[in-house]
Amino acid sequence: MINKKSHLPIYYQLEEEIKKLIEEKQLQPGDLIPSEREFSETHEISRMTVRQAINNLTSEGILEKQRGKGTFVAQAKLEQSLQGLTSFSEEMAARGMEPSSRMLSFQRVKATNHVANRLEVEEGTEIYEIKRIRLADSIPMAYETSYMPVTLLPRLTEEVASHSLYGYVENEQKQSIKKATQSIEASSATKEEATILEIEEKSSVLLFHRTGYLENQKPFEVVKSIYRADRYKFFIQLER
Amino acid sequence: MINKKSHLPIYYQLEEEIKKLIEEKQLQPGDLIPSEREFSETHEISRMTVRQAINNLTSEGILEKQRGKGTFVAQAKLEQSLQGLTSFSEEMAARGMEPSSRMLSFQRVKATNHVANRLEVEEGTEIYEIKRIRLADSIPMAYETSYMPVTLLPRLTEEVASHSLYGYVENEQKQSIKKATQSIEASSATKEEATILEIEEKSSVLLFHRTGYLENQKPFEVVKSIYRADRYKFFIQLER
DNA sequence: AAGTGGTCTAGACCACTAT
DNA sequence: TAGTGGTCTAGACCACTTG
Repeated sequence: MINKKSHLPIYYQLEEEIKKLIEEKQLQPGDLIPSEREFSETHEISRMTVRQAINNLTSEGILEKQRGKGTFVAQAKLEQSLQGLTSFSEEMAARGMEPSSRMLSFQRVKATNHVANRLEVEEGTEIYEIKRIRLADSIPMAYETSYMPVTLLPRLTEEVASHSLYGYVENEQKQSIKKATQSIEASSATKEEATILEIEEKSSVLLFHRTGYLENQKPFEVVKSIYRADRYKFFIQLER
Repeated sequence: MINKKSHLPIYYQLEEEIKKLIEEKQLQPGDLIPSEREFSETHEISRMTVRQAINNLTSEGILEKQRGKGTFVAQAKLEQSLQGLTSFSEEMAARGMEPSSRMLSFQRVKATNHVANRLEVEEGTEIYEIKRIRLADSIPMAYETSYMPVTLLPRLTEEVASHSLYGYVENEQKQSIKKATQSIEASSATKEEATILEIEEKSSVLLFHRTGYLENQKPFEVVKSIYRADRYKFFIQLER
């Protein structure tokens, strides 16, 4: 299994091996994994190297150690995957619902002062404006308006936008989407929003404002989302 | 500096020493710290032990390593501290407001099924129930109800609770507060909540449910907070 | 070429858990 | 008592950065 001549560190190869065993269900959550000394002997590597692999997986929350007892496969936590920056589709799928989208409008407009500031472009710059309804199990969940600079994605079409927008951006820009800042507030639905979301006017809604950034720290999208409060809660893990 | 006979691990003593140097400004953000081999020689400890100390501080974001160059004191990031699990007082102070608190009630009650589940205790177990108004610049911002097991803090008094509750918990339990899960939803104020928060009934509010955990993964508090939507927005940094 | 962090070894003793 | 993870040592070679 371990290739000592590989340019990949041994501890890394062992990490991958253990993760594979878990993915293939040969190791299940709660299972006791082989001891450090056992790995050391069977793989003919030093115990300190085994420890480095196991410590890394522990800090990733994949394994859990118990003094005197052994090392166990941690319980898979749904919430853990929801921790970070996920798309609507990913999030709803993780909650066991079928995500879909309905495009309301797709057009090029001139950036208002507000959006221009957030996208770090000049006011009046041409940007895409995309309005969508997000559905889960065919029920309206959120009303989303996105803005993106045309210069970043000159060949974006409505067709592409209705499919995997994030994947398209990452391909076009050869950069991955790594960070976003988001504000969350409570509000009540306007008449337009209520109609679209099929709720009563003035119903409670969660209002999100997100700015997404590429690896080079340049903003690529500004999104405003309105979620139905009766069907949606936001979960977050906090640490310090 | 290092006491090899101490029951405290050497790497831990070294961590404390380095942190102290930073606190005392003998090491400033951006400064190059002594190399691993230098620490190893001056403290007469193994380089692997030095590495353990430095790696821990690196994963805490206190130090930053650069291959071939050395290890540096990281820039202090305000956002970093706000990213995670902060107390109301810390958060408001960071926003430039003066935090304060008004105790509404402090009593021992029996855990309902709902709270017992979250605190992982038996239904009917005795718990503290603490109701407070949280103010910023003397304006009501949030209405907070906390529950904590009595067994965890047998000597908790109203006096203590009105001061630094988190600090008290950390002292009593000899464990730090590391994690919390939180849900965020939109709601509208009940009559009671509206009165307390000095807003109109049915006004939009942000509703938080938080469960806080100690290092040993045991829950120590369950909190329900109602924030005025007109004065409070929640900010979060997302990464993937 | 010298210095740095990254990886790795082959031992050792300790504290803790289980039987 | 045997087995586990926690800590520690005194070396070694590597890849990388800088003078």
